Amino acid sequence: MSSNGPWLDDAEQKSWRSYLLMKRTLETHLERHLQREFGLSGSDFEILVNLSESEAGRMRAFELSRSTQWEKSRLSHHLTRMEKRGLIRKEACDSRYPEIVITEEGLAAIKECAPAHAARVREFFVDVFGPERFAILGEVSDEVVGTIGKHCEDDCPLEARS
Amino acid sequence: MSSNGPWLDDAEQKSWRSYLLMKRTLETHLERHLQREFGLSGSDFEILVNLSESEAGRMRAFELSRSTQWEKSRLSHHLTRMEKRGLIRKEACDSRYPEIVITEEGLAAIKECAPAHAARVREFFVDVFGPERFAILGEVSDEVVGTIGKHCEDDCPLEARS
DNA sequence: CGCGATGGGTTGATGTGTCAACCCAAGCGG
DNA sequence: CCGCTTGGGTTGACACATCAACCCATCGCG
Repeated sequence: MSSNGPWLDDAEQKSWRSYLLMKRTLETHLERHLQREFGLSGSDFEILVNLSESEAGRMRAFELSRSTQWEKSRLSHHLTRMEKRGLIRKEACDSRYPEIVITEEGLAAIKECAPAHAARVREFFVDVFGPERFAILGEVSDEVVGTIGKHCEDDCPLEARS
Repeated sequence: MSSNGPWLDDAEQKSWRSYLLMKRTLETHLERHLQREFGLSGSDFEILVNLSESEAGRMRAFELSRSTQWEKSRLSHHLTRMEKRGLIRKEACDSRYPEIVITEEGLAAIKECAPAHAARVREFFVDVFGPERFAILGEVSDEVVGTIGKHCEDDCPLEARS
């Protein structure tokens, strides 16, 4: 759009590909670390973090769906698997829908791996950026999300809004 | 807990979570667009871009593996599926290993969707950053990749190097 | 020659994500 | 009371990624 048509120029291409590579490398590294050292996937981690940060370690599925931004079917499948592994429990409460409860085992798992995970995020990402650049990244990230959100509320359904 | 030790402080947490959300939102948006408008997944796109940028639209599988950084089994599975859909062909050449050739159909697909894809990357990402911040992102991305790489060459196998 | 190592590539099992269809209780309009 | 929509949630089929095991031609070397 800016210089010539929709295409990216060479410098932009280069930065874009660097970003893609970084994203993949970081993702892979963090996932692998969690998996190898603690037997948790990134998805497990995300669920457990949300549950452990909640009031009583219990949430309704749709709350989890909102805070993780996952589709409900993905969530349902994953919770089933996690229950099978003993990380969470589905507990019938007074209403007709079950509550998702973190188990002792799940709590132990997240407490054990969270510091190591955070340390890696710091070492390989936060500290490489440095304070100012990292703050800028946060700001721009919000702008990007806003831009995409604005676009989608105009002309596409954006299923994430449930 | 906060700035001492491995944990992230509040500002860092916020930026980190903003980044995670942005990454997921952008990914989802781009993938969905490719899928809905052109019937291609991001993986299809990546393969087709590489093939179409090569000399004669043909590469050996291990070259693709190198340039995409995919594991060979993932690549093999995906090429099988793409061949079934007519986007590529495996062609026996003089040596004993087949070459991966982009088909007319595959070439048409990538030529059709690449401009629209690039336009979205520009609109929702490149232009939101703006030239300076985007250039910085590129640089830091390279640093992050370097940092992770250095760490891994010390004490872990890093299967990506094949 | 024999033979193990290496590297390119495939395969199958399994775990995970996505889509569409469905279930069902509550709310509501007639 | 009936039927309809809505929202929370599940299910099944399928696409995809990952891991480990395997196939096999070549190469190095005894």
